[in-house]
Order: sequence, then structure tokens, then C-alpha cells
Amino acid sequence: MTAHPNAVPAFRREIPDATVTRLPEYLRALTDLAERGTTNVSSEELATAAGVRSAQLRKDLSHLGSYGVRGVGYEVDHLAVEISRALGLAQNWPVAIVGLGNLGRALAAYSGFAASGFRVAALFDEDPQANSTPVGDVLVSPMSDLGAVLAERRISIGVITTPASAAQQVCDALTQAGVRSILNFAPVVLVTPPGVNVRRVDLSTELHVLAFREMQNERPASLEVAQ
Amino acid sequence: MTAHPNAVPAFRREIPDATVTRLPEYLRALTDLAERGTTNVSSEELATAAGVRSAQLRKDLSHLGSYGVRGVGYEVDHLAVEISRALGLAQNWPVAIVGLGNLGRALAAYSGFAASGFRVAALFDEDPQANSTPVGDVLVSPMSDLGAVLAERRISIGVITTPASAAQQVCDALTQAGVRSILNFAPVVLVTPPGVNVRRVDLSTELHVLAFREMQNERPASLEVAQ
DNA sequence: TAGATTGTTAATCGATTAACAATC
DNA sequence: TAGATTGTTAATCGATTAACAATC
Repeated sequence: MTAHPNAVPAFRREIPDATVTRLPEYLRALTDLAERGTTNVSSEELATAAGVRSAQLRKDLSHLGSYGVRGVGYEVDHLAVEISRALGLAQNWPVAIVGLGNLGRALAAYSGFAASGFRVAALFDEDPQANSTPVGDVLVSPMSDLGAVLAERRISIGVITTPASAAQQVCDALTQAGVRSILNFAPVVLVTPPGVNVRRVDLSTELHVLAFREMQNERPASLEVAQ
Repeated sequence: MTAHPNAVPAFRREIPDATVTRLPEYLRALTDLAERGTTNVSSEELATAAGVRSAQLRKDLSHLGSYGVRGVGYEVDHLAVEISRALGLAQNWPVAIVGLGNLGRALAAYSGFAASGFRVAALFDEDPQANSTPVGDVLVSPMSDLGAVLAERRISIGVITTPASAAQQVCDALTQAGVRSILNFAPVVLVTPPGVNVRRVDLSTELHVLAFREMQNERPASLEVAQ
């Protein structure tokens, strides 16, 4: 039995990661426009507001569907709704934060989450002292309750803000409890079972990249590769 | 006067951004290895520890120079020193943090910076009340002193942790004061003069990308693009 | 209809991976 | 020398940009 040589693969309608990363930015720009009372926008204007080229914006949007009108542009409200829907914003995702040091507490108190469709639904720390200090109206649970609490509150997104030394262990506990999406602030490469999505934010790395470019500016190009 | 057709462009020895972003990870992996007493490592092992392919690791390192030995591998300490040098880690960059809400204070207190070659050298907030609460041994200066303090402490890297509404204004003040490298945590696209490097970290965006994939997993692929 | 702007195709660019000659 | 592994070249892959036909 031979497959047709030009057979189209059954399903291959993936939206590139690079595009998904820019969608929230488009949404933010649209929200700004709406607040200023703008009802219609061209790809050129919206692209400028979001810091990209218009061709890229149109290409990105084309992955979602066809929500513009040729010769006219996009209706701000409508496009915002469509992007929100694509991003699953209506769902108000419950999120768990593990590790309540300075960063963990700052994130737990961050008001931007609520505005973006996320809700801090559980907090964990292994230090019993941390357990006695709630953040807002969310109590801090001990690590031993992780599985039970995640299941009960139907949490599928975890944020790791522990020290590097604890991160892998926490990651194991999260995946064990069925979490398949992890945002990791600890400076470690996490090992996860297949099917688990990990994104890492590393503050030092960001500074390193800046410092590197800063250095390049300071010294003449001719020295760039010399030892 | 005709240029030689195969003339090599005078200087074009740029290291790709993607490579620079991975260098700190390699360095971290090397530090781990050194702590465990490992003195030698192959590209295969180091790549695994850093979460990349060995071909990519070798390609990345080739931008810096030739620090391995064929048939043997890399000397852990030596390679670490070379990467540190390439990243400018020896310099102990002074950094300013503007905006001392929860996140700003968390960053100011973050011990990881010191370990990575950065030093929190100045803090700013427009709220006079914030000015009275130092973080560690660094006093909080009023925004009006920004230019003077940056000049005096020779600061060229700024971190913006203000609310979105203040970010552009702060950015203007920083660039005005000669800062050309900015790490922006506020959810805005900053407009800067040419030559200024901005990197943005956006917590909501990271969660959005995770939520998006989470959604894709939940529903069948055949619905992915349907409206 | 004429003018404008989208959605999409094709061209370009850059980054990743595979493969292997160089060489310890 | 034989075995191993780097540094680099060439092939592949994917993402960005330019250009324009479709169409409001």
C-alpha cells in the first residue's frame, strides 16, 4: 500500500511559538487603542504600536483567521476578542506559585495576572514559617499538600520561584500532580517527562546579554574576537 | 576604482543574539561541573547539561574562539574563564533599579545578581515614602537625582520595574542620563533613541504562551483553527 | 470606480542540525 | 597508530520580509 506522494499530512495547523509570543503584545496594543476611543486600526498602525513590522503582524494574524477588511483595516474590539479567545483568556486560569521568597511573594501580589486572565489559586512553601503568612487572601500550603491542593483547585499551570537547589524536586512534584505547564524562575535546566511545557525566565541571563552588548559598544570592533 | 568582487567586509564578526543568550547557561553548567570536581568535559556532555544539542554548543563556542582539544574535549575551568570573559563578567557591572514596588524590591534583594557579575548600585522611586526604606545597604534616591547618581556611580545598565504608565518617562530619563542598556519589566513597548538596547521580560506573556499550549492539548487538533 | 489595505505567496535571511575533515 | 572529539562546512529548517493579487 503506497501513500500518495503529495499527500497532505493529516493535521499540521500549528501556530509558531514566535507568533504566540507576540499575540499578547498585539492584545495589549489593542486594549490601549480601545481605551483611547479608537475603533478601527490598520495593520501598519497596530504594528507600530506593538513594535513589529506590518507584514509580520498580518502574517501572525493570518494564523488565527481572517479578521480584517481589505481596504479598511481591523475593528479594534473584534480583533481583541479574537486574540483573547485564541489565547484562552476567557478561562481565567488558576495558577500555583511554589517558593515564597521575595520573588514568589512579589509575583503572588502582582495585580497584572488578574488583568491577563490568570488567578493565583495556590501558594506553596516548605518553610512552616512562610505558611503562616498569607498573601492577599490566599493561604500558603505546605509542600506535602501539593498534590491534593492542585487536584482540588484544578490547577494545571505552576510557577517555580524556589532556589535553584530545590527546583528540580519541585518540578517533579508538579508533574507528578499532573501539571504540564511550568514557568521556571530558578536558574536550572529542568528535566521533565515528554508533553510538559517549560518556559524559563532568567534575570541574570537577561542582564548578561545587555552587558555583552554594552561591552561591544565600549571597545573597538577590531578587538571583538582577539584574545 | 572597482572593489574586489570577493572582498571580505571590513568588520562583521558579530556574535548572534541567540548564541549570547545561551552563553550564561553554558557557564552555569560549567560551574556545576566544577563544583562536582569534574575537570574535563566533552561537547556532548556539556550540551546535555545545558539542554542543547552538541552541534549547537560547538557552533556557539566557535564564535568565541577555539578552546577545546580535538579527541579530548574542554577543560572545565578554562572554558568557564573564557565564557566569563566574553560576557564581561569580570567587570562587576553596577546596575540601577527604578521603581520599588514588590518586584523592584525583590530584584534589589536578589542575591543571584552578585554571583553573576552584577551589583545593585542605585535604587530610585518617586514615592518619598519608598525613599525612606533602604534595601540592604543601598538607599533609595528620589527620581530627581537620577542623572546625578547614575553619573557619579558610573551606571550604564538600568532596570525598569515601575507600573506601565510610568515606564516610558523613566526610560527617557535613563537614556537622557546616558544609559544604553535597559531591562524592562513593565508591559509596554519602549521607544528609545537608536543605539539603546532594550530587553523586556513580561510575566503575563510567558503565562499566555503556556496557557495557549495548554489549551491546544485539551482540545482535539481538528478544532484548532475552527471558529 | 479609484484608492486603500488585507491575506498570501514567494524571496530572503538567519539559525539549527548533520556530517566530516582536521587533529589531538 | 587507532580512537575520539573538536571546529567548520554544507544542508536543512523555520522565521521574517517584500511584493502583490484579491477585494472591500
